[in-house]
Amino acid sequence: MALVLRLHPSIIVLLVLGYMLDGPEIAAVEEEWCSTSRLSFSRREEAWEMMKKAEKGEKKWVLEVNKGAWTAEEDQKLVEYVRAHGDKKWRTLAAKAGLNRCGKSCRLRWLNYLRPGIKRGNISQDEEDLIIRLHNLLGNRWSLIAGRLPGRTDNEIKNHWNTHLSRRPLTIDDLNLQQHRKHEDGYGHSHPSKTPIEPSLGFNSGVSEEDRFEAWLPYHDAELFDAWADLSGSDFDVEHLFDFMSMPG
DNA sequence: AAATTCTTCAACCGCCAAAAC
DNA sequence: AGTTTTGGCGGTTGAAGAATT
Repeated sequence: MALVLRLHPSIIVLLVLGYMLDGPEIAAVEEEWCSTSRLSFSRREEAWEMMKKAEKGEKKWVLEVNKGAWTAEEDQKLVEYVRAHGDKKWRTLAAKAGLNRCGKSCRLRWLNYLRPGIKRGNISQDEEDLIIRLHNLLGNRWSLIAGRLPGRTDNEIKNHWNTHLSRRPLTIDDLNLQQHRKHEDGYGHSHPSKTPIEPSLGFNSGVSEEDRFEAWLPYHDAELFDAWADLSGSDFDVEHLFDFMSMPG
């Protein structure tokens, strides 16, 4: 406790308030603490009142919020709760599931590791090719890139890029050359490597996003792109385009 | 075999926008 | 209409294991 009292006052307030409350309210305090939150003025006043009461001699149990690696038991609790009640309201979900974690931590664990359909293991050559292409096109928009790789998370793709690809001097031209050689060798390759793509356009080349998309897309699905262009009018919207391209025919 | 350095990646942090109040 | 809460994103960290000295 002596150590705690040397912490920043706002953290002490949150801890004390957390001690005094029950259930969802504890979860709320944990969440605010977890996200280094900015307490509203009224909430801060409330917290100070609670702390003064605590100093007068009531209460003394200690609340600790788990951090770091998840245990198998925590995983099980989270999976069971989400299966039964859904994956919304993470703040209260954590408390109701009996998890001593902040809501953000639970959400991240579910989305990146526990939810159904997550593909684990090595990223294939095709997937890697697609990551390089999409990164060339979109930059560090990891969630958008992940949306094109079923079962892969933005975190996983970001990690893969940072550890394997970012330092590799591999350009889109290199990929085209690889594909050309494969084609000459006579062995097939599934999408997205089946078609040549445009020469490399560096992300900071000064070419607009729209120009790069228009250069890139026709090689992938010209008919769909045309249909999308007819429908979407003059507004250029990457997310809209991807949504459209993924719609069942 | 021990110490040190490097690599990987799960988890956290801070910020923002949208939704809810 | 203003404030608070929630969900989501990209950047970063640090523990653990692997590789090297």
